[in-house]
Formats: sequence, C-alpha cells, structure tokens
Amino acid sequence: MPESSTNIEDTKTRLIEAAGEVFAEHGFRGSTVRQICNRAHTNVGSVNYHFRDKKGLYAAVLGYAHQFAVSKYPPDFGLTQDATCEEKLRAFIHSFLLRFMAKGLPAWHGKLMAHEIAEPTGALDHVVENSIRPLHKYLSGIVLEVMHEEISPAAEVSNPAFLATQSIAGQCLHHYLARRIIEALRPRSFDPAGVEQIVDHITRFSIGGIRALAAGMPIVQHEEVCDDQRHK
Amino acid sequence: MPESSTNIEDTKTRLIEAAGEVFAEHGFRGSTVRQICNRAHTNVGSVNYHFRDKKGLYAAVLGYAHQFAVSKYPPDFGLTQDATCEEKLRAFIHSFLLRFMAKGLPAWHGKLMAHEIAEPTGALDHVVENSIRPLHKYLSGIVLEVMHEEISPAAEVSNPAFLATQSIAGQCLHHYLARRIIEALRPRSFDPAGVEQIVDHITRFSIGGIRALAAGMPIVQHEEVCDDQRHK
Amino acid sequence: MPESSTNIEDTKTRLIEAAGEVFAEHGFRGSTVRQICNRAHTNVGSVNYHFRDKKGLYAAVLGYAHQFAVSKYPPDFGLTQDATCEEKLRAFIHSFLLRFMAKGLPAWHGKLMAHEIAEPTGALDHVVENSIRPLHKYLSGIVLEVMHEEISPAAEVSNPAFLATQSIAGQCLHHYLARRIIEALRPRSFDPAGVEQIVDHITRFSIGGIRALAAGMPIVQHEEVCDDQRHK
Amino acid sequence: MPESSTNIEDTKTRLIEAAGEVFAEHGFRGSTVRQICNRAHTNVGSVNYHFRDKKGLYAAVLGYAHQFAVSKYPPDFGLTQDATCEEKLRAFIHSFLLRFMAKGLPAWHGKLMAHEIAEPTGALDHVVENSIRPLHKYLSGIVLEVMHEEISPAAEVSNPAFLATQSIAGQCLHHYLARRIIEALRPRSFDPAGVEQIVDHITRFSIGGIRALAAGMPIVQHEEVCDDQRHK
DNA sequence: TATGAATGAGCCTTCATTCAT
DNA sequence: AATGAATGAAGGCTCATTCAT
Repeated sequence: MPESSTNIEDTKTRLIEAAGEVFAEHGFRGSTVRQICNRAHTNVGSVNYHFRDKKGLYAAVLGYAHQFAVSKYPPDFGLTQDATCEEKLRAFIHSFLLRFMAKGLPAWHGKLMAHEIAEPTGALDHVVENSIRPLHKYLSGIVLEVMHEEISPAAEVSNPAFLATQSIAGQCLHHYLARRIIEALRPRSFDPAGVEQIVDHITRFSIGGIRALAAGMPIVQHEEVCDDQRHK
Repeated sequence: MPESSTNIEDTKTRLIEAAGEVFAEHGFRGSTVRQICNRAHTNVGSVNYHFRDKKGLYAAVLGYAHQFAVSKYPPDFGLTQDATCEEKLRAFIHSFLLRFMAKGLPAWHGKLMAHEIAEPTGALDHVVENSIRPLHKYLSGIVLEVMHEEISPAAEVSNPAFLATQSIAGQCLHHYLARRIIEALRPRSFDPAGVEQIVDHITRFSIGGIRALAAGMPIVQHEEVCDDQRHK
Repeated sequence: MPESSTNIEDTKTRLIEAAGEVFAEHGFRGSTVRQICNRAHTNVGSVNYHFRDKKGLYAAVLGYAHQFAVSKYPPDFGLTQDATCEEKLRAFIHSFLLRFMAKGLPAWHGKLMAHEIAEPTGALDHVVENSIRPLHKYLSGIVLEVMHEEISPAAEVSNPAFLATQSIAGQCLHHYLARRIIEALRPRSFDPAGVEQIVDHITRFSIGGIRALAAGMPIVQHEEVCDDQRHK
Repeated sequence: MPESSTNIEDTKTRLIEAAGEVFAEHGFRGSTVRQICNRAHTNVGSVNYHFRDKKGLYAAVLGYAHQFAVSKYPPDFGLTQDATCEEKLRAFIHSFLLRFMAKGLPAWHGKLMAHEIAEPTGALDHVVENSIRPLHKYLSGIVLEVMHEEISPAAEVSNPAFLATQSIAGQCLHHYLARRIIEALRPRSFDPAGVEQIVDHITRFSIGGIRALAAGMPIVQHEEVCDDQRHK
C-alpha cells in the first residue's frame, strides 16, 4: 500500500500546516490540539502520535515556517546586480515587512516570531541562530555601506552600526506588533496595499538616521534651529 | 486596629498588585485567579466581587500600570522650561525606555504590554484612549517642531509626522520587546546602566530621520554617494 | 426616629414583594438572593437578617401571596345572591384561572403554587390546609348541586363528586402549567383577553361531564352512536 | 471480553440512564454533572464529550424518555381493530396515565415533564414536535369522532375540539402533577391499582363534556334544573 | 499504524451565608 | 439596626494526554 506510506507523511504535513495557521493566529497557549486536528482533518491522538507533544508540533512548525518564509521573501527581494546600498536597504525593509504583513500561508513566520518574542516558549534560541543572525549580518553590511564605513575584519561591527541595525528592525517590527495600537490611533490610515508607503517611510527615515550617526552629529547642538522656530 | 481600617480598601489594591505581578509573569491566559488570590491573601470569590471578572481585574491592572508608569516617568522627565525640541525628544525617549526598563516597583508595565501585543485581550482599547493617545499627541508635537512644521490646526498631523512618531516608538519598544534577541546577538554589549547609550542613539538616529523627512529627501537619488564608496 | 421603625417593616415588605416576583418567575432554585435584594433596593445581608434564610423568605412570600390572591379573586367572584349552580361554577373557574393568568402582582400565587407542585420545597402541606382545602370544599359543593346530589352529612363527598372536582381543577391548572406546550401546538390561538373563551369552554365541558356522571352513564354503551358514524 | 465490546457504545447509554434518574429526582438545575457521572461510572469530561453540554445530555434524556414511554404504552394500547371511538378514548387516557404513573423502568418520564413545566429549559420544544404533536393529533381525531364532526381537511381542528383535547390532557396530567395534593385532600382514597378507576372517571367525564360541546349547549340555560333542586 | 473514546486535573464563576463595622 | 465586603464550597466546562482496539 503505497498510499498509506504517503498518508503518513501527509498527515504530518497537514498537521504542520494547520498548526501553522492556528498558532500564528492564537499563539501557543491560545491554540487547542482539537482545533488543529479538526483543521487538518485528522484525529486528536495524531499530534501525540506524530510529534509526541503539543510543544513538539510547535517546534516542527517553527522550523517549517522559517524555511518557507526566507525562501519566499529573500532579503534581496527584487534587486538587480548593481543596486545602490539605498536600494538594498529598501529591499531589505520591504521583504522584512512582507514576511509579517503578507496574508495567508507565508505570514506564519512573522506571526509566530512575534508570539515567540512576547512569550518565549524556549524555541527562541534555535530561531535566533538559524533565522535571525544571518539576516542581522546581512543588514549590518548594508548599514555599514550607507555609513561609508569599511566592513571591519573583526566579527563584530561597531556599536553605532549595531544600534542602527536594531533601529531599522525595530521600526519594521513595530508596524506588525503594534498594529492594533496604530490602527486605534488612526483608523484605516493605511490600506493593505499601503505597505509600500511604510517601506518608503522607514527607508527614508533610516537613511537619514544612519547618515546622522555617520556624521557623528551630537544631539543638542543645533539650538539655533529650534530657537529660530521658538522665537519666530 | 490600623490594619482593619486599611483592609476595607485594601483587598482591591492587594488584588491589583498581586495580579500585576502574576499577569506580568504569565500573561492573561497563563495566570489563574487562584494564584492571584493566594498571593493577595484573599479568597477566590473576591475577584468576582470587586472586578466582576478575571478580565475586569486585568483591565484594572493594565490601567493602573500605565497610570503609574507615566506618572513616575513623565514624558517631559527632567526638562527645564526653555528646553530645545531636541532636548524634548531625548527626554521623551528617555522616559519611554525607563517606563519599560525600570526594575522598580511596577516592572509589570512592559511585560503586560508585551503580552497584550502577543495575545490581545481587548483590554488595550481603554489604555490606548486614556494613556497612549495623549503621549502620542505630545510626541507628534515634538516631531513637528523638529520638522519646522507648524502644528496644523486640524486634529490630525501629516502622514510623515505620524509615521515618524511610530518610528520613534517602534525603536524604543524594540529594545524592550526584542531584548532577548538583542542579547543573544551580542551578549553583554550593554550594561544595565547602558540605557543612556540607547537613548542617545535613538535620539540621534531619529533626529536624522526626521530631518531627512522634512527635507523631502527622495530615497534613491544620492547614488553618487554609494557609488563613491563602491568604486573607491 | 419613627422613620427607622417604619423602614424596618418597609424593608421586609419590599423584600417580600421583590421576592414574590422573582420566585414566581424563576422558581426557588433559579432565584438568587442578590437579584431579590437588588430589586428590593436593599443589601445582600438583609435576607438573612430579616428572614434568617432564603427559605425563610420563601415561606414568608407564600403566606403573603395566599392572602393577597384569595382576597383579590374570591371564588364567588362577581356572583349575585340568586345565582344558579352553573353560574357559580363558571364564577369559580373564572376566578381560578385569573389567579394564575393575571399579569403582575396578584399572579405570584398561582405561579408559586405551580412551582410548588412540580418541585415541592416542603411548604406544600401548609399551603394545602390553608389555601387549597377550603377552595376544594367550596367547589365540591357546587359539583354536588349540579349533580342533584344531596350534600352528604358525612365529611366526605362521594367518589364521583371528588373526581369531578379534580377534573375541573385539572383543566384549569393545565392552561397555566402547560401553557408553553399549548402555545407550541397552536401559536397565538388565544389572546390575553381570551381567558373568557377558556372559562366558557371549561364550564360547558365540565357541566356536560358532571351530568354524564350523575346519569350513571356507562362508558361504552352507546355503540350505536359510533357505529352510526363508522358505517355512514 | 463481552464487557469491553459493549463499553464503546455504552458510556453514552449509561450516561443517559444515570442522568434520567438524577434529572427526574432533582430537576435540571438541581442535578450536577459530577453526580450523574458518578452514577454512570464515568468521568466528568464524558458528558462534554458525548453530549457537548449538560443541556445536551438533558435534551437526549428527554427525548429518550418520551420515545421509551410512548413505545411502551402506545395510545392505542390494547385496542382491537373495530373499537368504538369511546373505546379509543378510554385507551388513550389509559395509556396516557400509565406513561406517567408506571413504576416501571423509565419512571423519569413524568418527573421530567413536571420539572420541565416548573422550570422550562427550552429542551421541550423538540419533544413537542416529535412526541407530543403526533399524540395531540391522534387525540383530536378521536374527539372529532365523538363529536360526530367530520375531520376537516384543513390542518387545524375547530377551536372547541382543540380545547376539548386540552381538557382531556389536563385531567390526566393533573392526577400525576397534583398527586401529592390529591393525596393530602383524601388520604389513601385510591390504591395503586386504582388507575383503572381514574381512567373510567376521566373517560366518562370527558365523553359527557365532548357531547355537551357538540350539542352546542349554552352555559346557563337550564336554570329550572338547579331551581328544582334548590326549591325542592 | 492510526483512531477516538476516555480520563481527570484544573480553570473561572456563582452564590448563600457570615461578620466586622 | 443595617450594611456590604469577605468567604469558600461547589458548579460546569476545557483540554492535553492516554490507551485499548
């Protein structure tokens, strides 16, 4: 019976995909094994049978989601060979946002990561090494380019560059994580297709920020600027 | 009996404080009413009596935490009367970070927000209107000042100013929400007192970003800059 | 303070009246002390204070309701001195139905009795002696009149008369107790003012029934009647 | 292992039977799921698993009880092919009473109905449509025969016939519902086997009643009859 | 191998009652 | 005398997991 041998794998896959959707929507605790099994058209025992545990299923989902997301939205999404570093930055931000904002299947990844960030289940360490660090390194390179800094031979970039990387990631994540708050502050200010708008904004804002860092700009020097306005 | 006189009002307060700790640690779903009541040295029925619901208690905790955090670290934290807008921005960022990072009494604030972000319970709406929106308006004003834009008489600020506000908030939140990831990427790169360092960075980065927006800078125009570097 | 002395009585009365409505609507078990106290504009402790118990309140309500109902709808409701026995019967049935069907305050009695019949709380014995037996005796007298039987000097009426009395009571109660079933079988077949229709029916049906008993009619003698129909 | 083979289907059955006893004794509200599960030798979760709800179990019990009772005591209980309509009526009344009075296995039937009448749970609707309405139609047919009325082609019988049907049902139910009161009014006037006596009475009384309706008898016309007696 | 009935600890909530004031 | 906060037993329900088949 060749069918049953594929069914075995099939059930596992169906479970992972069903669990991906459910976990992404409700988090680990908020999802129930029954809910997942119903969506996967299998029985309640199958999770324990195939994955030992609810947590085992979750770990499997995390691995699957990472593979899927990075292959679908690579950080050099749509770039030509001779792209400028600003273009690279925009592409990075774009793909980053899409990984979270996209509808349907490929969006698990971001949503799962968001849940993992707020409520770590212990699977985080593995995710950082396999999923986050490579992206972080890639983004650091772009930032250094924009800063006109040489990529240092040391494994670590300079402190300002590291922080700039975090500032970019932070802005992107914010539009997903805090989407409910943003929506509450300004209902319907972005349409679903408005991702482009956000991408443009973050790119512009970040390039400005990086250059300011590169220029070694002190914080409160330009008093005359504000004074101008205040005395105007 | 000074104890009994305070006990009348106290059960509510004790419940809020116990619940704050427990909710902050385990989230809404992960916390049990019994656990909270044990910690508050009261009985299981008291939650229902004083707050109607587990959710009612949660909402009370959320409001209390925000009120407490904002009153302890007001957004004009340590400013003099004639502060420049850059100083105001730095103060805002500083207080924002302290609200989340402080080890002090209501260390719940950040943790509650993180849980709320991962698993929204609907209790956030009230907090947005009462706590977040005023802060948002205040920050918007600063951003407009830095942009040399007149504060428009309309209720709403321009789209770029709104997005800049989110970029600033996003950077701040990121250093709290993703602290585990940041720590994993670069272990021990900041000491606990290093908040100042982060504040300086976000301020500098954001001022650069805001000014770039104000200058109407297009994204990929300065190709020669990058080209310079690449061909150098 | 003359006011407080009346308030004491007032609270008790308010409690009884509030409890009457609530018990009549939801039964003993289905009613909560809080619900009653809210409606009586008093505190949760007052029931235990004034009536020792929830059951104590219930007993008080039962006594109060009986007084009220019989005085409002006496079994000779609207009869003249020289009424025929058929008129008496109709008046009895009319008042009986009104005791159950009336809207508002005076209807507790019937509703409470209905609950007591289906789920005796132990207060039934008292009610039978004080409330039901007198009515039963009165109705028995009417039945005997219609039967042309002498009211026997013995304390007890004949078996047929006793059963006829139950048949009349049963028909009346049925229209209250089984009102949901009747309504389901024939939605909206009676308007609220349709009580008259039911009264007429029960009176006619019962007079026919009593006379048949009095005539000593055997059950299956009139075969020719049915045969007629069947062979028609 | 013959036991285990029956156990698969059995838990549901055991639950229904245990629930039947408990619900009959204490009503819906007064019964606890734990109590039922203990009696059924199963665990607290099984009710939820097999019946979704406590109410689901209750509905199942109600349906089961009616089906059982009607199949054990069908309304044409012991009738020959060529029975007269009076015989049919007597058989109907007989089976009706037996359904409630029988000490046999499903003694729940009557008790459940009594509870449902006192505290409707909404589960009755289903029973009305499936069990009560067919019985009601059957009885209506008999009543029309006794009235010498043609069974109208319309779906609904005439108003007098409908009310007569209710009068018969009301008398039967009364002897069950109010049995405690009847017993209190006339202790030990019927032996347990005295059901026959009641059946005869109700049959006679009802035939007299139906014929009076059919004759279009006005209520208070035969004054001379009563006058006769009174002046005699 | 795969199923799904069975399990039971644990959750939130309700509610009559108590008791300090 | 009257209040209402406090109590805690008990209820229905959920859910990950087990296990016989």
